[in-house]
Amino acid sequence: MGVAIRDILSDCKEPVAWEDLAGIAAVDAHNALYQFLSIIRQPDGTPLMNGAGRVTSHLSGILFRTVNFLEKGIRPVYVFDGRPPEFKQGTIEERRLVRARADEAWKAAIQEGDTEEAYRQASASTRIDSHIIESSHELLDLLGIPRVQAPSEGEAQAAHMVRKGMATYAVSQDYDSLLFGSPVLVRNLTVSGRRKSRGRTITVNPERIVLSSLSDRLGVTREQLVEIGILVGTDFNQGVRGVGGKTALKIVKKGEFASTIAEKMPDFDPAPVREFFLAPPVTDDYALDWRPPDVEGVVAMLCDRYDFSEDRVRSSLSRVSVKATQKTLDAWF
DNA sequence: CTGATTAA
DNA sequence: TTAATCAGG
Repeated sequence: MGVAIRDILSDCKEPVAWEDLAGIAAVDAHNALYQFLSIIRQPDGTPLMNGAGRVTSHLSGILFRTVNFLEKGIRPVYVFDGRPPEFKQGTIEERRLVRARADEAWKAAIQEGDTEEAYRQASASTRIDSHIIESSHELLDLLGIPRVQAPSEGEAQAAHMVRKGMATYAVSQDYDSLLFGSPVLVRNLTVSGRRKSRGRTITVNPERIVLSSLSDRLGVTREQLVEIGILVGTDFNQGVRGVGGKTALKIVKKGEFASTIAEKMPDFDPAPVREFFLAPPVTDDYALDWRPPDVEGVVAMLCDRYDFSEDRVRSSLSRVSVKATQKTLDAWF
């Protein structure tokens, strides 16, 4: 998933306090939904579902995450993917295959009574279908949270919005938005800070990556960062075999990007991928306004159709409504 | 993941 | 106050 440059970014991440995150967060919707769907499951991997068998994990995630964001003065805008570029097709098909295999392995693990393996495989089988997208749209609209339809990659659109000053930072677990030029990326924007890792719960804190300090720290331009990405591999191209972040950084700083590609991957033309990162399709045709949640609408959707507990839904929404009537941060309603 | 409950 | 556990749909 995403560009594998984590190992050269360790010094470029700064822990960030919630107070410093008040602002407009351009959320990579696909990434957020994927996280919700892969993690919000029962121990054997079964996702939350309504009586009719419709998956509801993502709706639970959106609801509670949104309320928390608003309480902390963070105004989220969800940025949805549009049509992927042709050269992503390989990655898309590969992922489809991986998901299908995970789906089989999930069933097998349940047969064998291996719960942990079942959970792992179920997570890996996560797919975002039209029901997931449409129900997410519907819930966000009822919550009064704006969403933007990207012409192509959501991460590219989010980066564009931050560059234009329309959003304060991009939110994703992937680093692609940096290659797309987002001045600021925030990761681990989870409220609880808790995460299961091999059975143990560990705390994960929000971290911020500022593109300009990253450039300073590593001594590379954004263009060179894109070259590094292409060398290690992105969603849009296979990387050079045996080249990870550290090696790619050296190659690019020596100005040997083109020669390395020519030597190691003679059949690959990196120009379209480079161009896609540097000037991706984006749009300015969107409106950002935050409205108070339509409480009855949310209840009608989540409780009547998706079998959520009315008590839980109303009490979480009340936290937003109360906030909205206060005159502190909430001039924006 | 998140909120609620329980244990420490 | 905080850390672990459970259920949610």
